[in-house]
Amino acid sequence: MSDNDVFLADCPARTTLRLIADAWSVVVVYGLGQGPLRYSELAGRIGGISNKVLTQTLRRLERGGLVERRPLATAPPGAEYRLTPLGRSLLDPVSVLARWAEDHADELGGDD
Amino acid sequence: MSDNDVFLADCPARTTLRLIADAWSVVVVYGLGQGPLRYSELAGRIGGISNKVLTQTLRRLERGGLVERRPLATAPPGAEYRLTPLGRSLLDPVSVLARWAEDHADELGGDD
DNA sequence: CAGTATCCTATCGGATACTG
DNA sequence: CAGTATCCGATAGGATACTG
Repeated sequence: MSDNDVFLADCPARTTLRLIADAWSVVVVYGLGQGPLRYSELAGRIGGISNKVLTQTLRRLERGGLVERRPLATAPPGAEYRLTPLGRSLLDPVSVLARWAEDHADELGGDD
Repeated sequence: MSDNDVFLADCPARTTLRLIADAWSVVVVYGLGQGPLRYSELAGRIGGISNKVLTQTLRRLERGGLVERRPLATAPPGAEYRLTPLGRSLLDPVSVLARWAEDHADELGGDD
């Protein structure tokens, strides 16, 4: 009864988990895993995400300190997103999850 | 551009991820990680989850093939939940995530 | 004990259109 | 290009009460 008290009650770990407990956060973090990307590059790489949701997700991750936004002084103007060190620390868990997801994608019933 | 095509577009991995992309699935799976539990034991261990949501989450995981429900022929009647082999395979990613969540809980801004 | 039933709110997520 | 604005529908999630 000692190594399983991580997600008990309202422990901080639960709050932390909630930051990424949605359909897109993990994907976005994973998408930024190889390095900084511009908004449109990120959108293109992810595919199937709406402007609204991508922006929303980025803002949430920004507030959480996982992602950093950098305006680019280019013409036309642009913006770049990158993982913070904290964000990069999430890359490991996310990769493990990604591997699991791809390895077992065929085994589960989505809409039985 | 080759090892990062896991979460691209509508790949199966994304569908898989969606099964557990909510606030409670991970917690429930984690909660069942040490072995089968009765409904009330599970609820007690998790804490702070409503009946409705716990049931909902268990049913979703059941449909996904991650959790198995076993009615108990006891008096008073009960039910037991356990991870399937597939569910147990999720335990690894989930544990990694749990460790990350507890390790970095203090570093992120929840409501800045 | 193990749920189900209701109700209600908040957030998620998609589509479309518009702007600095 | 990189968003914002708006509208809308679908879930998620919480509280409370009730049942086999």
